[in-house]
Amino acid sequence: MRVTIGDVAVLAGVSKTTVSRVLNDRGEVDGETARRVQEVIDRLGYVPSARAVGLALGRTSTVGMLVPSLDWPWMSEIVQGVADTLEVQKYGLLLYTCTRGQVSLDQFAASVAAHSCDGVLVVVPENGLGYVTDLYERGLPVVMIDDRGFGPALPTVACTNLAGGASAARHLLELGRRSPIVLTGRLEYGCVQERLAGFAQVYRSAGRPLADEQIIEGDFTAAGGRAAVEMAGRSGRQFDAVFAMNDLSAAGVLAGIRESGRMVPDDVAVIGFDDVEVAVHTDPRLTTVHQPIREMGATAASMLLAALAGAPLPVEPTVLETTLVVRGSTVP
Amino acid sequence: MRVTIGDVAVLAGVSKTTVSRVLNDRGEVDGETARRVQEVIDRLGYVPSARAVGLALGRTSTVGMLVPSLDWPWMSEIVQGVADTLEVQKYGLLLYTCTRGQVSLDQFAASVAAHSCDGVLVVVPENGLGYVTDLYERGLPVVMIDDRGFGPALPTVACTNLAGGASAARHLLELGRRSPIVLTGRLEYGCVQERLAGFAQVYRSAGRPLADEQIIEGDFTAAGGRAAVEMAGRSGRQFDAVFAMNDLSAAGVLAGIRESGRMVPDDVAVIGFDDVEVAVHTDPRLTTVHQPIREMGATAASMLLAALAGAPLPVEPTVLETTLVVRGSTVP
DNA sequence: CTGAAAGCGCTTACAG
DNA sequence: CTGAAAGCGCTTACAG
Repeated sequence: MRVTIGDVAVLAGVSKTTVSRVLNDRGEVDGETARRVQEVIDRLGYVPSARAVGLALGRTSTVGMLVPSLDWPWMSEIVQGVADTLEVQKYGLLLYTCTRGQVSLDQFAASVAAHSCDGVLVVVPENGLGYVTDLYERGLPVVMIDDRGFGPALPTVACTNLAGGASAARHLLELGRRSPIVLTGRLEYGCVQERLAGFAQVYRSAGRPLADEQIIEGDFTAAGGRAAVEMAGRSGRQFDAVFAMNDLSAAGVLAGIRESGRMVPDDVAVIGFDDVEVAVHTDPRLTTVHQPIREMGATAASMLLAALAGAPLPVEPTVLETTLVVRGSTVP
Repeated sequence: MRVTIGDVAVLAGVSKTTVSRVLNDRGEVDGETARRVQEVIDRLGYVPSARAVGLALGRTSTVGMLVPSLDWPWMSEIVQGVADTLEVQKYGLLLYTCTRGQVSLDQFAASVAAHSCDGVLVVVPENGLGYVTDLYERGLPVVMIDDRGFGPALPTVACTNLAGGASAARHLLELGRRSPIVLTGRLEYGCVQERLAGFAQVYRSAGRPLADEQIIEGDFTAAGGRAAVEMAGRSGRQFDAVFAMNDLSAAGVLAGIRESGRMVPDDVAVIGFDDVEVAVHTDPRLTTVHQPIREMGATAASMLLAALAGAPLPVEPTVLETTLVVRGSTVP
């Protein structure tokens, strides 16, 4: 049988109130009494039931998190950043994934409605924005990670996507690459729009505005990257560089170029985005725009925890810096 | 203010008992009454508090999970498999990571002691075995994933590591590779010992028993893989194949061989283990022993859920099949 | 400094 | 078919 506060009270010869006091060291307890109680607690290995404490206090000391899927290394790293921060603050992490689309979302919603957590961290899944915004407007503390361009209605942690795109462009221009192809992710995403805007602007300023045919909408997968290169090849368009908006698709681009018999970086320079581990396993290794992914997760968690502690959530997005990391796919 | 079962009861003009009955559709409620209550529930958007239900019922409908770190793609995939299964069964996933070693473990232990979950799924971290075994022996439902060779004291889900190692050896022998090097993970791990045993046995049977110098203890990292190749090169040992016990270190091996100026697979054939995504992004793509990683997670979750439903946990490990996947790193 | 009692929001015998 | 009451395991005014 589970040992309860009542058992401790009886063995220590005090009331449950007193036990509770030493548990939460409220002071105001006689030193000797406290010692006796503590001794019983230790002897019994008593630990208060989280459920009961939660019910009495009206909180769970747990944070809910929703991510589309852990299959993307970017996501895992975000989650790891969150987990590290929550652990330090002694909060639990209730993780929900969205591999079954709406069904998954409903599951998450049910959990939130049942007050299984005090606040929520979200990497918004397809069609999930309305629901999440709704939660926030009803007063639940919410922090969104990497706004997907769905607007600033929620407290958000993001990175400098625009500057990142621009840095990729500048690097290519410095290398004398005049005819790049840009392989995006889905154009609805805010991060994609920003990266594209930053990249395009630099080329425009350099007197080489991007033509529509230089922009290919991708899907962030390696297969998509390979397919894009093939397509570009068949179209007969000349290109001396590819800016792929994540590392996975950049890896696909590398493979596609290799298959076409051209050389990286001599014939074609390739830049990715994210700087996840795959970037150092390709051949050549990938020049890429580094995102401080783990810090983004950690920052979001800190913001949420601060909100749970009473601080107001910032209205302005918190934006972390991206940095260009140069490797063999652009410079031999 | 949060709406409670009491609010529903009042508005519907019935007792909380009755509301509870329709909530858990216990039948035995008058049709008309039930309809009226349900109508109020819907109108108020009432959802029972998970905490309160948990307290009353003595369970949390939550599963705790401990993994060393999400930085390893293998781990993320396990977690995804777990998450998918729990979601279907409407269980929550309380995820704990172990990036701070003992401190993290203590945190997890505290959570378990506070009965924050009904059972536990574990990929045992460094020095975590004793604690986990203890939990199991005290009666907490525990399922271990990928026993690290620490013994069969716990219900476990694993894969055919021995057969996997053997299949790698057979493949290399068929290719005529007589002098392989084996790059292991840490030798304490059960999976490493098994893969090694399977591999060594096949070479022994073929009349080419492995010498000690053909076995290099690695650490499952890419850097370790590259370093091992360098070391082997300096030692002057001739080798025509490398069996690396995970894909990450195999990727490092590939890089190391390339740097040494030799060709894969012509000069050296390389085989990995796991079949995580990096295996298709290397050049050449990696021949590897595929583990059904996600299924391992899903299976472990199912076992635990069955245990929570009253079924006894199997004493014998549940072992899933590995399969050799042949790609360019062994066959051009 | 200490304790009896009410309350957190549910469920479940028990009685009718 | 329905409800009053006790109980799950805590915390916290309130009173002493």
